Amino acid sequence: MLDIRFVRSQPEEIEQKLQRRDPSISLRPLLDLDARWRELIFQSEELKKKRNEVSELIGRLKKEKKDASQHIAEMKKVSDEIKRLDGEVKQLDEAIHREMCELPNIPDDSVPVGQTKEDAVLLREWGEKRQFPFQPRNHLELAGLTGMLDFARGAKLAESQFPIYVGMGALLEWALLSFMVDVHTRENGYTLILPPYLVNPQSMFTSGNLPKFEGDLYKLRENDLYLIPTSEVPLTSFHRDEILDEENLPLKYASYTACFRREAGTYGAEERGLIRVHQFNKVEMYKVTTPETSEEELASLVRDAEKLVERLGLHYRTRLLPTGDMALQSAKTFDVEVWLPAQKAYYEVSSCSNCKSFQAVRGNIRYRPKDGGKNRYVHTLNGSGLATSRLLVALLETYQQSDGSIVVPEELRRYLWGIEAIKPKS
RNA sequence: GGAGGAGUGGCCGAGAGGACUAAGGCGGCGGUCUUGAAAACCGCUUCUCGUUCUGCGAGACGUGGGUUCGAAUCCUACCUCCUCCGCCA
Repeated sequence: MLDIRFVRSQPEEIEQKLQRRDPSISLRPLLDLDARWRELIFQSEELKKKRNEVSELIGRLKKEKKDASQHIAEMKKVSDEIKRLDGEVKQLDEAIHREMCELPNIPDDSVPVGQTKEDAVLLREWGEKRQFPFQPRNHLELAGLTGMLDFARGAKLAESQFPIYVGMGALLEWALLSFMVDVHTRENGYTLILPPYLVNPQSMFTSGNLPKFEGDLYKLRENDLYLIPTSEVPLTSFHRDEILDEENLPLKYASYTACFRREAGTYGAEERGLIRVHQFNKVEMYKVTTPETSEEELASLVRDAEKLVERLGLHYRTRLLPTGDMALQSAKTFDVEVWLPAQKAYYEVSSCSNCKSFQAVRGNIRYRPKDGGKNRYVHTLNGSGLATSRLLVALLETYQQSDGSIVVPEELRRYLWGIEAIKPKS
């Protein structure tokens, strides 16, 4: 959420920047509500001042056993008027809050203006598309040969798009997760967090998922709890309503969780299998920084994601997303996209965003500056590191051999008892 | 699920209708002393909002309602935590 005082201070400039994301955005209704709100709050506070003064007088009179009934009658009227004004103020509060919830983050000036994925700007490319001397299979065929994934039973147990990892498939997934957690914690200095998978509405609000995207979330029937679509959600609320010390920033967290997405809407046949599912695994990176350092911390976050893909020997490219393609809470987002040989397309395995103070305002997350100035909002950053389910597709398709076996990348072998290749079932 | 107890500033903690100021401590900041530091001593230090901004005002004591001229304090609903019992990996 934006800071209303900031919006008030330079409305034209902010409106213009928001329109880079969505030309239909107008701040007019919000500004009108805010002007009315300030007018009423001023009136109410003037009356409260009067009430405080006279109430004190009444206390003194009573102590001296003098008559105060006229003052009490007068103050009763004042109190009623205050009640009326405050009721109206509360309604305006709620209306302003609703307007504010609809507004996305202000895009960073370095973000290209555009509404579709086509407007993304290529930042980096690594490795090459693998060429096959045979007809390559897609990951579904490969999973069938090796018995790694069971989609039919997943649909039986839950519903379609809930894959089950079996045998070597489960072990390979597990190896990927272990590898990534190791790198983040031992080499990159992230603190590992294993958070709840269920969170309350306040947590969903803080990250930006509520109120606008409730339809994307799984919600429990009996408790006021939601299943997390990403561990960005619990990590964002980890320091909610806290005041941090600048000396401790930046904070760097990594977490592993399953992620749950209703993904309402239909996708084409090319997104069958593991590419878009209701439950998938993800290791997440998360940073809490000062405003001065968030830009460079984003750059290193992207590198942390990219290096994982490199060590797995997978071809990828990294793109800077355009204004219209970013999540509500993000001011700047880089996507790391891995090459899927069978789909002949790049697919996102990591999305790294600088949310600046958008989530910090919602969650009231601040820090005490070293120099003793006023408390300020932190900046929050998140990035997948990485989404394994989709990464597994890239691994299978890239490392397949003509007989359907899968070569295990060097980095993963120590997590798989030294196995060099996964063979098809005989 | 049952029965009790408790939620107060960055942290601990007092306050139980009116002293216009939420005591006191810890921590933090500044100073005195010191070669330097520690200790000791002396100050300063909750947050949010509005504003015509060196100032003024309003609000906040888990959250929302209510009673009252006036609520941290009384009533009410809810939330969270702790202790014990029950169930359970």
